[in-house]
Amino acid sequence: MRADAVRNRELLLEVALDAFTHEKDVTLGAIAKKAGVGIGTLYRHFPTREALIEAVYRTELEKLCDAAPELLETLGPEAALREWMDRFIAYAATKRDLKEALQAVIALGINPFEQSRAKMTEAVSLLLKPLGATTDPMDLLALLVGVAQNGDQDQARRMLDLIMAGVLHGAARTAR
Amino acid sequence: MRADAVRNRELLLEVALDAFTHEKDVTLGAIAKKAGVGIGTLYRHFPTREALIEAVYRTELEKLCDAAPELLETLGPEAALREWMDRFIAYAATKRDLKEALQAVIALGINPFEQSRAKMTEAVSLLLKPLGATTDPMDLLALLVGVAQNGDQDQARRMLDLIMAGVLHGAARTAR
DNA sequence: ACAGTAAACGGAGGAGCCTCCGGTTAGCAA
DNA sequence: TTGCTAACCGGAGGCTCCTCCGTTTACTGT
Repeated sequence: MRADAVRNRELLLEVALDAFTHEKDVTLGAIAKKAGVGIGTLYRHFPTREALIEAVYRTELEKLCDAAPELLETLGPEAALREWMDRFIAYAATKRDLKEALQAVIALGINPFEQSRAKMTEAVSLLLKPLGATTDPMDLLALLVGVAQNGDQDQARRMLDLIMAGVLHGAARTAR
Repeated sequence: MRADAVRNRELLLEVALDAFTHEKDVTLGAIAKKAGVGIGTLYRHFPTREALIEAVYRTELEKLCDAAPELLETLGPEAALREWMDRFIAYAATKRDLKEALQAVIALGINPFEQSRAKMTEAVSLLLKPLGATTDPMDLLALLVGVAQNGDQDQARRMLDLIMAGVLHGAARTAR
């Protein structure tokens, strides 16, 4: 990749993170303008709006995933899963755009997002294993995205209560 | 309301139902054209895309809700809830547009959709009561919308398994 | 140093959602 | 029937997302 292309790519990510965090209803044109590149350049680096958002948040999303093993050690299996889910929802809640992008990452099997999806399923898988849960990681992830998209913080907490119960009870049933 | 307005409204609904059912990626302009009215008229009757979709499906959605008491009688509490959720998902699955509109109906408290939302919470409430479940109907509904939006039929079935377990286990816990 | 080329650049433009506003018409009262 | 008014009608136009393509420029081999 050419040096100027790398420069522009990083500049775009920087500007986009700032814009997505501090403003709302950000247009891609505005981001391109603020980065001093044409709209076409933005679209070559990031083919869709979701792709840009995904790239912007990939780092933080991976941080979340990487925290899973530590949670497991310090909190124990059940609390670790719950804490991880809480963090997932809390993080998604801070960025409206992220919610929609997550749908693309999880639900649709869009190829460029494969990396993020793999990271997340891995983390969930790790958290589910010590519980003996039979839940498919992808299923749980899809549910979490649904929770993040629909309802406020309080509602989300109650929905997570329900999901936790479902995970544990499902596990208990198969353990019989 | 004037007679011609009523005529146009019904014509639009008719055309829209046909279009949403048989085609994909329907534009509102196309619907207006097929109904022989201007795009402005369509938007006066239905302020947003979601509003039109909601109006189109309101009837069938209400049918689903009205079926709840009968399910309860013939299947018993647990199977009735499960069957109702299955039907909800199955119906949502047939219409991609519906999924997005449901989000507006459920998650956002958009006023014109109040009617549909009330009907649905009522139905869910009725189904939850005999189970002694403490789940908030709105929470369950929000989860169902999430399930409908994310994942295919098989995945949805598994997610409903988990949710059922959660509802029943949550109930069991509070019953202790 | 320099020429060739592959890749990046940037903006014009197409499509869709939604708004706005001047023109038109249904319904009502006399 | 006729005149008034409130409500409806319809499409031009703005905004945004995304695509396409002619132009420019950074790297490579000699």
